[in-house]
Amino acid sequence: MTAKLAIEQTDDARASSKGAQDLIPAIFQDRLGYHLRVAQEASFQAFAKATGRADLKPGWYALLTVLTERDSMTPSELSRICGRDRSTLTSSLKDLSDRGLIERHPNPDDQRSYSVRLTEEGRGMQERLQVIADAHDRRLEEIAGEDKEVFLSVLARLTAVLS
Amino acid sequence: MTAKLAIEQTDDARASSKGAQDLIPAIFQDRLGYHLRVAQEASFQAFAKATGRADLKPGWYALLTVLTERDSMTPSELSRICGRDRSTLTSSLKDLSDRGLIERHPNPDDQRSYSVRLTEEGRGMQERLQVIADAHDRRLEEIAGEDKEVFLSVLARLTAVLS
DNA sequence: ACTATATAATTTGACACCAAACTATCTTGC
DNA sequence: GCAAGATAGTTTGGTGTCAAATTATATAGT
Repeated sequence: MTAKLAIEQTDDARASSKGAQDLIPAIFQDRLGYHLRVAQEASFQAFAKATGRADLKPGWYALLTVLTERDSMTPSELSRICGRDRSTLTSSLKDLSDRGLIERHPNPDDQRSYSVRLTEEGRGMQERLQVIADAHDRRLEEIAGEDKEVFLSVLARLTAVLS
Repeated sequence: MTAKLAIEQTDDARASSKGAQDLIPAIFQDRLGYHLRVAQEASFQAFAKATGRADLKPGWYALLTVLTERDSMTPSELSRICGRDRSTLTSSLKDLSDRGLIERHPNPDDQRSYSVRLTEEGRGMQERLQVIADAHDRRLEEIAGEDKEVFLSVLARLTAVLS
């Protein structure tokens, strides 16, 4: 089982390899941190490429998707749920707003805050992104194969402990 | 062993959780891509914090460490081995050079290129970073527990396939 | 030899992220 | 009621990453 894609790396058996990824340098062979970083980067780039082909931004997906769940929410709530700092949402929300994918409504009870809501267009866009995200995730699942559950549980533990 | 860090997540047993990480939003519950992103971010932030306390930059570690292996190499080689785009090395190398951690020597056979070499200080700095990286990775391994091998193999497969 | 192509490194522009500082508003406590 | 502190959102500055365009130099082909 486990599909054994090997990654042997006998130090000279990796001369060429085109250019994309020169496989794993021996020094980092068993470094979880290194593999985690590189795998995440590869996954992100693949997803970004897929969304880019449709002229969408990868960062929109999580935001729009969360917004489909509750009819309206504040930037702070979004930030907590998406696991991103509040400050990173500012430009994304402006972007989404400029493109008419979300609407911002002032909160009558609190002048500092406002609520964000998907527009019809936003909902449509979310659906388009969902298709891409689904395909991407299916691909990841295929690669993980039967190890998916274990893999997922380790990731969840890492997040919880290192939060 | 395995330390059973659990993180059950019975859907309603995660209401509060202070504020850092609102645990996993239900929508992304079984999304590998989401978990991968968040876990990597958490891991990176933890490492950055550790290096930051010593007034070091996390990005230096991989570079310096690779340089300890071969006495000298070009930026392009470094880039391939580290799995990072050449363009991202420019500023890092300037930084390392400014601090006297590496030396750049013109290549007599090719005026376009140069070779990079660790200085004595650079070697010392690498050792300090190695201590931090070791501790970090040990922490990750503890969290992964007995699932470490499987986890690592999935990461390696992801990188290889999505490269 | 001389042009045409390939390569090394840098620059520029884009995106994702965090953390600390700042502004405006709301809430507390006296 | 009003000053002190908390909170919402934005701004600014820093990190890490990629990709495309640029510049300089090497190599190939004719």
